[in-house]
Amino acid sequence: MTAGTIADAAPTVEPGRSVTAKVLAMLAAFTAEEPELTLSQLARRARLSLPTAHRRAAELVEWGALERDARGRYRIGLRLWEVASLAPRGVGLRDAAMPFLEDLYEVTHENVQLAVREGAEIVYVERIAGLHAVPVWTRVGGRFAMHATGVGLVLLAHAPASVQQEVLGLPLRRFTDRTVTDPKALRRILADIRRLGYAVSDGQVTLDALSVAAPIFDPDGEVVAAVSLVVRADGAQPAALAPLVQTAARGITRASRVTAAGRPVMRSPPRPVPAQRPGSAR
Amino acid sequence: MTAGTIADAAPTVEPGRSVTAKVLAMLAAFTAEEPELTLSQLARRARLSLPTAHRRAAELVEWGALERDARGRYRIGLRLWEVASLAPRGVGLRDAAMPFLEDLYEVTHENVQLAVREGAEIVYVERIAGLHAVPVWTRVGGRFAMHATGVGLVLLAHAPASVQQEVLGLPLRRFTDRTVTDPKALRRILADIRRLGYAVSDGQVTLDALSVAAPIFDPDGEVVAAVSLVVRADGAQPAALAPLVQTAARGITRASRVTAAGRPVMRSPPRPVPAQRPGSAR
DNA sequence: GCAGCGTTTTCACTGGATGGAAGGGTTCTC
DNA sequence: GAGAACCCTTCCATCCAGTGAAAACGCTGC
Repeated sequence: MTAGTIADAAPTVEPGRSVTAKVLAMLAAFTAEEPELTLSQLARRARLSLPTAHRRAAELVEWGALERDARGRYRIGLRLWEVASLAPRGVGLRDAAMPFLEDLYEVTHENVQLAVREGAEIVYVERIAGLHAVPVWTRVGGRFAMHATGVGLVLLAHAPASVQQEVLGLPLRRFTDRTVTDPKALRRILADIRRLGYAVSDGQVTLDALSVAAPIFDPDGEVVAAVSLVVRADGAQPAALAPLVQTAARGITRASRVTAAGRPVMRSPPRPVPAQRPGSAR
Repeated sequence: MTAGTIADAAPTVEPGRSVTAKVLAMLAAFTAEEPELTLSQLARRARLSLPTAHRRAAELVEWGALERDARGRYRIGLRLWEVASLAPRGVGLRDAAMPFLEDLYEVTHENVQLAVREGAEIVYVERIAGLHAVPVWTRVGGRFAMHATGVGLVLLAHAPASVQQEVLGLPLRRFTDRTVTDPKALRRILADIRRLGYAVSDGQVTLDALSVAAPIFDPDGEVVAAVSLVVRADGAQPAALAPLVQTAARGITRASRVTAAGRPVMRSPPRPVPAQRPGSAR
């Protein structure tokens, strides 16, 4: 198959990729920076030929996984968002946590964040950002490194050994001159976090921000998520904030225990329509 | 599995369905009531043979669109949730609206809801439910009929004529004896909503709840979403609440105008890792 | 009018996707 | 603790859905 040299001039398409993989690659082509793409962009990013991208995109649009705007550009569709809302680690967790996050926000008017671990990074599941609170770089659905933030440190401290090795093995990115990048020092910090039950990240992402985070457990006692409060660094008293955050974390642990065990999260709403999708009609 | 009757006998598989459609059918198999499924359930609901479901599911798990829990059951994965977070009508809208929803909640401590139209139904994009507020049946990512709720009425009032005809053409479900089910009457109500700039649904879904909703516009002046405040029906003064909701709606309109036009929603976060997914490695 | 894009359709070919069957595992029931 | 009832996984020959090149089409700006 390989004509001529290695990886010769854009061999159009690598064969052997399944249709499923191609479709998923198309979805992965969208980013927060460019949430709308033309067909050509989509094809290039997913490494597909134009006709193929065109056909798959048409199917995705028909189902609702993608939408087209007035200019014909593609974007992620609401239907996909609906389905994704069923992700237990996403919205499920979020719903259980929300009242507690609200409380935390209302009491402090600072940034409140909820995150889970995905591989060797964290993903923000929810955040409440006060307009007057210290600015943070997070976005719901966004990823971040584990070694610098409060939630990241909590999740790293309770991650499987293999994940810890992976993170500590690679060079740790320095965001500010307070970022801990020495694996030895970081291991000590992680031990402290396990011992104390909360983490503090002081100026490790931006110098003006300090975050205090605490772990959320699942019914088996595994750490599945973390909450944090991000405040202005000067004058902040981590030890005073910790109980607040820990209490919220305990509350969320308790709440998600219920939702996870007892099936019905709420009375099932009256189905307005037999939920028959146009596509599934006979 | 009712053996014997019609429909059973599982005619194995209807051919001609594309791989993409099958994969999407698998995603659509998950519901809020059953967010975790065994492979067999998945195969049945998506009308696929077991081996096929098994193979597709394996690919979806590898990519992160699905996850498997300890018992081997499948559920929607966080990676899909991440991608879906890029849906402009989902999280994009939500992020722009959140501060205003927060304000609305903090002032009233009642239920705050944000919804968009999808076909002939509404989809809730965000909701803030006070623990002490009147109970409501909504769920983020959940659907509902348009003709009874505040947000539904606003979105229906500003929907294309074809959608209005579709909704008004079918029998309108009665949730309570205050639900308006007469097309004529509903048309008059929709006209009032367009004239006044807000909608009131008084006891039309549950007798104890009243909601006041207002429209959110896109830069072209189209109504793309609606906000509502749901309060206890007895003693509520819709006319007094309307300005509050309308102000929030105006604020969201203004905020989403900015995010839609000016590309950068926020300073792009420092990319912790080149965002290289395991699957895309060389 | 022309050039430069991006989109859509057509067509013959081919290899990934397919389901039946069979093997192996786990969790209930009696 | 034997049996039943599911559920999951792998194998293999068949075949049709998916494929890219090429060309037609549509739009926008100059």
